[in-house]
Amino acid sequence: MKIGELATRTGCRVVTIRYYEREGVLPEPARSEANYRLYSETHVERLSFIRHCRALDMTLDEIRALLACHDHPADACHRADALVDEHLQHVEARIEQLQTLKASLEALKGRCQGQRPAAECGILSALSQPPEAEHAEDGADHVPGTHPRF
Amino acid sequence: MKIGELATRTGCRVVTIRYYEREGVLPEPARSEANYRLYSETHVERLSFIRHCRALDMTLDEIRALLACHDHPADACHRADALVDEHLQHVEARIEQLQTLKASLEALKGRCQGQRPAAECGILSALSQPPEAEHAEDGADHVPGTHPRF
DNA sequence: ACACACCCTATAGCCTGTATAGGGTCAAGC
DNA sequence: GCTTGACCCTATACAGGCTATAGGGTGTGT
Repeated sequence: MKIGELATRTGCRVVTIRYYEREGVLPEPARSEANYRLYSETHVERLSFIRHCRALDMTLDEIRALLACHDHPADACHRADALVDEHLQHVEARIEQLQTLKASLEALKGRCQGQRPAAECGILSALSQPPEAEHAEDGADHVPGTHPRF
Repeated sequence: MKIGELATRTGCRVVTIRYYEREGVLPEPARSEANYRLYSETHVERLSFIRHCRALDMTLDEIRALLACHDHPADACHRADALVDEHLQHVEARIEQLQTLKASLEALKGRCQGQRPAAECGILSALSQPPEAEHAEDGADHVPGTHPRF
């Protein structure tokens, strides 16, 4: 099957499939005489695996590690279990962070009296105070911001 | 004061300060004879404002808009209020998404029996199933993934 | 013969910084 | 006067996970 069919069957964009190939998570397929990529059912499975992991917000590095387990079916699967567990901890940590942010934003919201000039706005004056280590360096976890970049 | 002092006083890296200047959120300071940046107290305040907003996970675009309110103190502050409100909604949406992810990951975790070979691992087999629109296109909101990029 | 959908490669952009290379400035100590 | 070291400067590339664009080739139907 050509790349377009793989794309519709997996719900993944054509460009994204080519990106996964460049990144080495999806193996290079055979090529037709006209240099078109030709995929097999194995590729459908593998791409489904990748998309499923991405839907769980794993990074490509985490997915690479899970695929390595998958590709050595004789080995024990501790690594897969540990990876999922670590990822779960990152998600939990991020939820907590966001709940703290949410509380701060709600407090901020309450300070605005609406109709007054900006000079008297409680939001703007509160934001001008130096921050007190709300979001300090965590460094350890891999849970990001609130805005998407794709 | 030179850039290093501004950095320690605001808890912001030197390179980040220069980045904010390039991005136009922090005004260009005066320069010494040796071409060093020389900052005033106004810059300390403005950078504190920016860092405070970033600690609340606002984008530089949102911050630019808030700074515009701040710079026109005679105008009414509806815009600032609305911005904080919109941002709050993004944070709430992201929390909900992450809670769904968390549930999926916990379900996945329960499927692993630990000591068995990867071929029989419930995690790996579950991930090989085609995903069922868990994380479908939202597009509308601006709430991102689970992994940080800085 | 032409349109049109599909395929190819290569490159740049998104965002918020961080890292690196290659250099200048300035005060203290020898 | 010379070196050392802390600080400053600019310009450029990289990170993730794609998306978009430019400029071209292929294959099928009318």
